Amino acid sequence: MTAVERERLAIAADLLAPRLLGMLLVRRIAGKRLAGIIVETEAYLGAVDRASHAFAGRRTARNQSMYGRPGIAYVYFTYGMHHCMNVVCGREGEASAVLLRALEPIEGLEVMRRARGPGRGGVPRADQELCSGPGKLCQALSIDRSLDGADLTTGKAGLWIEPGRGEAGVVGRSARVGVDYAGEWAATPLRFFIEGNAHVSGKGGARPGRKRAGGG
DNA sequence: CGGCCGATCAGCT
DNA sequence: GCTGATCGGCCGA
Repeated sequence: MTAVERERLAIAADLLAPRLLGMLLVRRIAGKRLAGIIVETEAYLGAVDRASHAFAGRRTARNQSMYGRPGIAYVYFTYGMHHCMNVVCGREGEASAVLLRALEPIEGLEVMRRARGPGRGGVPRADQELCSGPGKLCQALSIDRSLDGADLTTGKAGLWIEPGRGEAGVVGRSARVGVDYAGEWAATPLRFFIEGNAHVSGKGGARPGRKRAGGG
């Protein structure tokens, strides 16, 4: 990642979130390269944002990396079993971040499949079941708390972001997921995704034969 | 120190 | 669509 790109991470989360769409999240494990196109993100706006872990300036051992330099990762553990990854952005100390919610996997799919484990009946998982959710993509890329605070601009920890290759597609926008408790912030449209992309979360695409809302 | 709950997922109905 | 899994973090006492 170049110095210019690094500088661009110092922008507000609601500007960075759509800009990350189409870019690549890359992981190197044991010499192997795993990568996916970022197709879904959510912006979290720091102290003012009731849905943010940094709401009202909350700062604990768990979320301290949110207050670090733009361009580092904030990885947290939730629901007793899942990890989620954010890109810290804005000015240092602002505690803004962008949650990566889904990827379209393009490199290292076999490694991802192994990390995700077998699907129902031991059947290998479909491509769109690998990274179509914030917990899933962390499992597929073996991202856990050991990568909390990792510098994504140097990639030294084996995790970084690269420019995309070509058009990202039409960007859709909606309220964020799973933040119903956040008052008016719950309805604020801070979720961004690539319209029509099969790897966006919550499509039920991993369940063939299942009815789903008509897409457009 | 106890209790509650979550930026989720998968499996069943 | 609904719910159990599963446990660390956080808050209140």
